[in-house]
Amino acid sequence: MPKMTPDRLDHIFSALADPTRRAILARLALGTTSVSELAEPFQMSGPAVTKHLKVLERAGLIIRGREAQFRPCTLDAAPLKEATDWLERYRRFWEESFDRLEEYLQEVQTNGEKDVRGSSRDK
Amino acid sequence: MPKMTPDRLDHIFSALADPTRRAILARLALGTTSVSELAEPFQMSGPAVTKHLKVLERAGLIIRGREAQFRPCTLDAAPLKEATDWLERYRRFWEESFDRLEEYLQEVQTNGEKDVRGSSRDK
DNA sequence: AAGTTAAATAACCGAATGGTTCAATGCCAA
DNA sequence: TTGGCATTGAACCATTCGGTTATTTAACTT
Repeated sequence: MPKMTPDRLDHIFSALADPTRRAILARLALGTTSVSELAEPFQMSGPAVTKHLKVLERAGLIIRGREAQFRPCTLDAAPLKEATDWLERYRRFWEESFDRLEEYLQEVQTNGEKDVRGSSRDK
Repeated sequence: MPKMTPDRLDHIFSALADPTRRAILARLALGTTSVSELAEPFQMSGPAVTKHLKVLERAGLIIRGREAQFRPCTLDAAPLKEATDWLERYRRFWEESFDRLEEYLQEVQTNGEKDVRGSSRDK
């Protein structure tokens, strides 16, 4: 019931789980820029963008600077390498997945449905 | 202003953002198994595991079957390919990151008076 | 000194998460 | 048929998330 120490991957993956944040990263791939320029494509208040930036910062995906009244954001893609490194361990599964899954689904479809939720009546 | 249609990547990345679910995937990499065997390593109630499985299912990462009173889970790693495909677009950034980031941090720490507005375009 | 602009904070809100317990369902076995 | 096991469902709870508006801080501009 206490919370476990959040893994770095938790922060990285959950930062990537939001389309706004992925779009921000895409913009930052074009170069360092200010918060208001980052906010511009979204119809969203400034503070909302600030919060997204905090999430990205917590994940280590951006580095913030200070220049006059601006707080420029710079992409730091290093954590994305951690994410891919984790995903790499599963590569063989999606490469083999045709065989394995087809085999499994074949077996299941002979006597079952793909339905899972909903009230399951006896058959 | 309400919620935008959730991207597939949203579901995939947020499924991966939890250590319990990553552990479940790791176990499933060893082969199809039942819910209670999946639950065994965790100090967590059954329904909690069921909820995690629903999240994984929503992300398309597992396929559920029926076998007597068991509901076996099988890994489907295909969505992980989508995730890596997305991440691949940033590979060059973490490969170059030494140069770019060092350069940036150097620049910021020595003299913080470079213009950041419209860094990649003329204003 | 006053005003403008960039951004962050604070306080708030509704919805989603991650967990719980207790009850129901489906399936097998004695 | 009765009982037990595997699993899900329902209701509940605390926390987090993603957004809002209003206020505040900081730096430039006039």
